[in-house]
Amino acid sequence: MGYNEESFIKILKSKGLKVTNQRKTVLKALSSKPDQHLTAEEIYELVRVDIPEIGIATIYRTIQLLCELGLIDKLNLDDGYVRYEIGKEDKNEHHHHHLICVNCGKVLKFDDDLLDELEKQVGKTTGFIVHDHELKMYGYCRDCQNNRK
Amino acid sequence: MGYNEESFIKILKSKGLKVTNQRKTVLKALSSKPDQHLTAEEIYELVRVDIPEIGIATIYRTIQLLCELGLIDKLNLDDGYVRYEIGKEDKNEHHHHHLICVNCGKVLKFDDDLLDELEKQVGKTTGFIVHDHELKMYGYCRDCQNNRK
DNA sequence: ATTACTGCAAAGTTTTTGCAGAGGT
DNA sequence: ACCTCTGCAAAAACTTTGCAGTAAT
Repeated sequence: MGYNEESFIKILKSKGLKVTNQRKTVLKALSSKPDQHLTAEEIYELVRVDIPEIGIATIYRTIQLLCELGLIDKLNLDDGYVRYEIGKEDKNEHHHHHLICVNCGKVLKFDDDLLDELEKQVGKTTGFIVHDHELKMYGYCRDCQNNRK
Repeated sequence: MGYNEESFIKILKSKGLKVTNQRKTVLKALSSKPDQHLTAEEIYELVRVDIPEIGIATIYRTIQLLCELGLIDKLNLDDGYVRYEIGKEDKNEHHHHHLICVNCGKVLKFDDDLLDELEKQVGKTTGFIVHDHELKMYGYCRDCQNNRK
């Protein structure tokens, strides 16, 4: 689980890409916060602890690369920031479900397979071949409910 | 269905907001394209047909207002643009489901109530009170499947 | 008459790009 | 040695803000 340097190096080499400290450190940073959803700026701050001279452009370029490799996922919580999270190791679980508190912004992840059936159903109706889906639920978390009382 | 000027005027007046041609025209533009998902720039172009002197700042301010009033919805298709679409007249149908072709970018809407059950289930498990949800499915539309052959 | 709204231009944010030098293969 | 990657700075793209004039109530 989390960060596997071995396999990351293998992936990079197999594509003729170079293994750099910047790339390893960015992926490590995202792996170290598996339950957070980091912005480019937050990743930048994390990586600067190890590589103070890194530029934000490298962060953006690396993020884009990691997305293309399928190692991280882009996430939009509609708060004005584009966020990123480490992907699931098991690529067969292709579901990123998020429960978002509209009051405090807390984000919980949850898994559910109910949607596989829906995917098939929608495919038949519309002619789409569905590969992936993303579900977000908005509401109030337990803490925020308590604080309102 | 779509654009109801009467009720829009009522809503604005009830909040002490002014009824301006700019606001009416922006809402009308979004209503005229109920199945499209327009960016601020696209809305700007549409509205300029009627009001050539309008500024992009007014578009942004009006979009934000219409979102707050719940008349339009923000939508993010992860293509780098924030998009907007006219809301459903019936506020009880709070589901915006989108089927996105990853090849041509076409977006289809679909309705499904399967998720109401899931909302309740998730609420019990996590303690969240869920108000709304958003589901996106990614795949290949029928046209793009044919073109690949 | 009063107060909110608009258009313009400037400024703020976030992200991308060009290029010369550094670093991995 | 080769060619990719990085850091820097500039530019691009998108959105917000301040302000003086305009329009709605």
